[in-house]
Amino acid sequence: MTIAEVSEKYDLTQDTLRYYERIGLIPHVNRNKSGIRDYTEEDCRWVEFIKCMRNAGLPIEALIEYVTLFKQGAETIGARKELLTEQRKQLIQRMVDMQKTLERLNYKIESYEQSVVKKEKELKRAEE
Amino acid sequence: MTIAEVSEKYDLTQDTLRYYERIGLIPHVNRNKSGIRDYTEEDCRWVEFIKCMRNAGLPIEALIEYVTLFKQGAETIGARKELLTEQRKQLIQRMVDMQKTLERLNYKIESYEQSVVKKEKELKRAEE
DNA sequence: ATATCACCTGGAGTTAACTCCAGGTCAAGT
DNA sequence: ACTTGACCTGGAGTTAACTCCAGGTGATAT
Repeated sequence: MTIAEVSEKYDLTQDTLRYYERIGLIPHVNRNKSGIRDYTEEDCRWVEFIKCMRNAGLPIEALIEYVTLFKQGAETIGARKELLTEQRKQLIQRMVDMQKTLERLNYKIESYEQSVVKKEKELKRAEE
Repeated sequence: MTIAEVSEKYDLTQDTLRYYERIGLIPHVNRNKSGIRDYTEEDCRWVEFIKCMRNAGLPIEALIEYVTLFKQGAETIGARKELLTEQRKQLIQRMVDMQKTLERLNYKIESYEQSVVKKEKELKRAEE
């Protein structure tokens, strides 16, 4: 797959894809004889995985470490599990915070609805 | 309340509190005769509200607009409601993304657990 | 009286995560 | 042969959201 296709498919710019590779956030992608990237199926799975994790707010640094561990092979399975477990913990914490904020927003929006209705009634009364 | 107390209470640095005020993220806080900030109850409620919204990832820009609208009075109630509704929509979207990622992490961690167990068994076998 | 300390202001510096750019290569169309 | 267009690299620039700093003021402890 060309970089243009991967860019399209996962909605990441070519610059971002190159950047992710540069910093080791996805493993090195092979080039063809003229030096152009040719993404394999596995490369694509990495891109998709990283995109998903980034969307949820996992920091790049943690993901780079994960990829680095992955490249080191089966010895690092324990470390990888720990890393993901820690990130999951933080993710859950963020979700809890967001849930609280969501409830608060719901309440505030409802209150505003009341105000708007009240204001409309006032206007109606004024018209009569 | 002094800035030190507010800083302590809401776990925001004094620099952050001053910064928030500077950019209009919280309304202007009154100073005493010697020029030092003296936070009222209402100031504190703003700080707490902003902290909660920021924790959930609402962008500062949107919150500044909200505060600006608030300062303009009751005319802007409709606009404020719209703003919060839009932010709520985006918040929900982020939560959905995070939920997907969480499930994926759960699955991945479970798989790693299998691997670790398998590895331990291998080691045990090797010992025998 | 003076030293200390918390606070003030305006402005510069930092960090994470991209995003853009200049200058160069290569294959394909004309 | 020449132009065009997609892609390459290494490095510089940008944005959001702080964070730090220098130089200054006023209240308090010695």
